[in-house]
Parts: sequence; C-alpha cells; structure tokens
Amino acid sequence: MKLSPIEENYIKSIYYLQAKKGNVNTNSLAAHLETSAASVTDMMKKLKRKKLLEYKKYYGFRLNAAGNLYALEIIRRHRLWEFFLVSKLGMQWEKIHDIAEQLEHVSNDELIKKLDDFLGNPKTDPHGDPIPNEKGVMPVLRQIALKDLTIKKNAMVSSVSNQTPQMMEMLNHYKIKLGSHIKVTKQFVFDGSLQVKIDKQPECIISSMGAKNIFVYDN
Amino acid sequence: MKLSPIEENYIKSIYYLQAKKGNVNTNSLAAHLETSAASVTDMMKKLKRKKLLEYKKYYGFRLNAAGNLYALEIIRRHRLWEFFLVSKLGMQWEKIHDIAEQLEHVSNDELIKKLDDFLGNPKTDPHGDPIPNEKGVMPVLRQIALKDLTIKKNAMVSSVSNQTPQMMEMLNHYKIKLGSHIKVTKQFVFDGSLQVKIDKQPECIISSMGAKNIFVYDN
DNA sequence: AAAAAAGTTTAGACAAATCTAAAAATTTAT
DNA sequence: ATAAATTTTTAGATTTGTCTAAACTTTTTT
Repeated sequence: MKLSPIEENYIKSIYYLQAKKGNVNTNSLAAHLETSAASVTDMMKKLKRKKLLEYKKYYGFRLNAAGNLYALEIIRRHRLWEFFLVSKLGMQWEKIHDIAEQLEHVSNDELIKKLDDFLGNPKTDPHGDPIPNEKGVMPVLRQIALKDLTIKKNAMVSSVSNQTPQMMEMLNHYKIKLGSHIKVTKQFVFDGSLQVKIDKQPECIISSMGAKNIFVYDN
Repeated sequence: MKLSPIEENYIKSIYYLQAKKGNVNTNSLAAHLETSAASVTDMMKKLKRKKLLEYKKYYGFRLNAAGNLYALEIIRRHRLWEFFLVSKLGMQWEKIHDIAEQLEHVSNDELIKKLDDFLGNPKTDPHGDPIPNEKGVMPVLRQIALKDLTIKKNAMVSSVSNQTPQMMEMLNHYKIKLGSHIKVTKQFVFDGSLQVKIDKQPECIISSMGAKNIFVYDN
C-alpha cells in the first residue's frame, strides 16, 4: 500500500508519540502535527479504513502491526537520507532534517535498497538513532563514547556530539566519517589520549576531548 | 517562489512541449499530462496569476522568463538525480525516470548545489541530455562517439547507447562511469580498437564495438 | 458567408485535507 | 451524583485539483 505524504506524516507522528508516551490522544497528535483536532479525527477514520490502526470513537487509537511496519519504513527512509546528506554531501546537522522530511516520501523499494548498500548499510543516522532494516527491525546497538571503547575492539563511528567548526576540522583531518571502522590500539593514561586506527589509514592520536565527543557502536 | 509538485509538473510539461513544437495548446498539454482540458485552463489562470506565463483566453499560453527559469530548475534537479541514481547507486536506465520524477520536487538550493558537486558537476544526465547550471543555462556540448574522439584530446563520458548486461560488464571491468575523464592515447587502424586512459587508471584497450557505443563530450 | 468542426472555457460537482464553531462524550471536581 | 472542565467528534465551509457536460470562440470547410 502506498500512502500520500500527508498520511505518512500522520503515521510517523503516531509512531513517535506512541514510542515516547505509550499512548497518544487526539489533541497531542494535533499539536505535534500543528493541525486541528478535527483534522486528526477525520484522518483517524481514514487510516482505520485502511487498516493501519485501531480506532474507536472517544477511546483513542493505536497503530496495529501493519501501521507500525509502515512507520518503520518511513523512518528507515528518513534516516538513510539523513546519513546520505551528512556522509556523502557533507551537509550540517541542522539542515538535514527538513530535507529528509521531503526525501522520506519518495518511495521505491529498489532505490532504498541500493541507497542502503551505497551508504555501507549504516546502523544509525547522524544523530545516532538506529536505522530499521528492510523488515522493520531496529538494530539494538550499544553506543558508547570512543573514550570508553575497549582497547583493540572493532567499532564503527555512529555520531558526533557537537558540530563546531573545530570538531569538523579535526574529523576532516583524521578522515573520520560516519560509518568509519575504528579501533583503539593504545591508551595513554597520562592525558587520556588514544591511539586509534581508522579504516585502512595509518594509526593516529586523538585527544581525550575528541574521544569524548565521538560516539561508536561496538557490537 | 515555491510551487506544488503538480504546478511544477505543468511548468515542466509546458517547457518540454514548447521546446519540441514551438507552441503548446490546451489539448496537447492535457494529453501530455493525462488530464482534462478543463483542468489545464484552470491551471493556466493560476500560473498566470503567479506570473509564470502569458495567457489570454482562447489565444494560448507561453512561459515567460520566470516560468522558463523555473522549468530549467526542475529539469536540473531531475537530471542531477538521474545521474546520481545511475552513477552512484548503479540503477538501470528504465527505472530511474520515475524515481527522478519524485526526487525532482524536493527543493532546497543547498542540497542541489552539494549534490552537483558530489557528482562532479556533470554536464549531462545518463541519457546524454544536458543539465542546466544554477543560473538555468544549458551547456552547449558536442557529444560524439568515443570512436570519433580526436586522439589525445581530453573528454568526459556522457552516456552509453545501450545497456545490455554485456556492455555493463565491460564498463564495469574498465571502471568507466558517467563523468569519467577519458582520453584516447592510440588508435589501431587494423581493427578500430582504441587505447584509452580512464581517470587515473593505467591505459587499456577498448574494441571498436565499445567505442561506438560510448559517448563523450570533448568541450 | 454560413455551416460544421475543432478547440477552449465556464458551470457545477466531487474528493482530499483542512478549518471553526457547535455538539456530544468522557473525565474530573465538588 | 451532579456540575464543571476537558476532550473528542460532527457539521458545515474552504481550498486545491480534478472531472463532465454544456456553452462559447476560433478555425476550417463547403
């Protein structure tokens, strides 16, 4: 089934609010989507007709299995595009969300599959949020700061917690990208700096400041 | 100004029909967009209000300078995405048009600028059609078959005239991509095969069959 | 130059998504 | 348990893009 971008936005918002608060009501969904409660009621009837959620007048609504799966598909597209915008086009975080909101509605299974492969099958978006797989399964990841990574354990760069020009300069210099393979080869107790191997590059040293702000998943 | 996807499709269709036939009338635009003549009339009034075309009842319509520029912007987005789908994701020609029709409506100037740079500022899409620049200027290109390329002249791969698995296999083997820099270093009169240099790779030999089907622009 | 044909526009209706204001149901407070 | 407050739904209007059928222009034919 293919929904309109508007319907997709409803599904996505319900999913988020449900994940955050357990249940969603008409008013909170209206607030989240910046629309009226009346519009929400109308749409709930429609999405019930389309069998994406349970809905009983005055008794709230809830995504069913199909609705959940659809939401995860949208989130998958959104997060893959966000990854693309940052890792391939080098866009800044603040700018990518709105663009990904547009791109997420482009629907073509082969496109998303190929995009995923092209990006190296990332497990999280640039903010560190997990990307559901094709079947709608969110990977369970342990994300830790690089400074806490067990020595000699392979890990992957998942996100970076600040995006100052100084930080970007450093990442750039070390050729650290989202998705980069990374391993700590030595720790210096003296100043907390680390010797690390990034992808296939020769080893280099990262300061404790840097190692605090770079996040990786090690599973 | 930001138009809806539907309005953009009207602008784009008018542009194409105008380029092909000089002038467009209500019925032919309706046919092209698979809609009714009445819908076209309604939309012409609207696009006139938005100052994108000249329109006089019963006397036809024509894009003005602003409308033309807008059309070229849409075409630019469409062709850049087509290039992306083929050169980065490795999709097949038959599949890319419909996807690009969706992607072309995603509007963000910085996105398109960065995408263009990421792709290496291609001058044509995978079909060999020129990509307008940011100012709406179509590059004037001389596209020729690789076999006709002057020896030792630098050129760029613009398109490939058939997409059989055999052809793809060869392109893959030689690492020839859209946008690849290419130069003929030697011609063998005997069988018409060519020695060529592709990007920074060592020289290789391409048969006359291959050289007939690979197109380049040499200016 | 009328009549016929072709092409275009208007009128009126419809579907999707929205809104406001009023009505109905539920929840909370007394 | 009734009243008050909150929340949700309905009713009816609006906007965008669409349609068919009828009316209107222009063009072509005779």
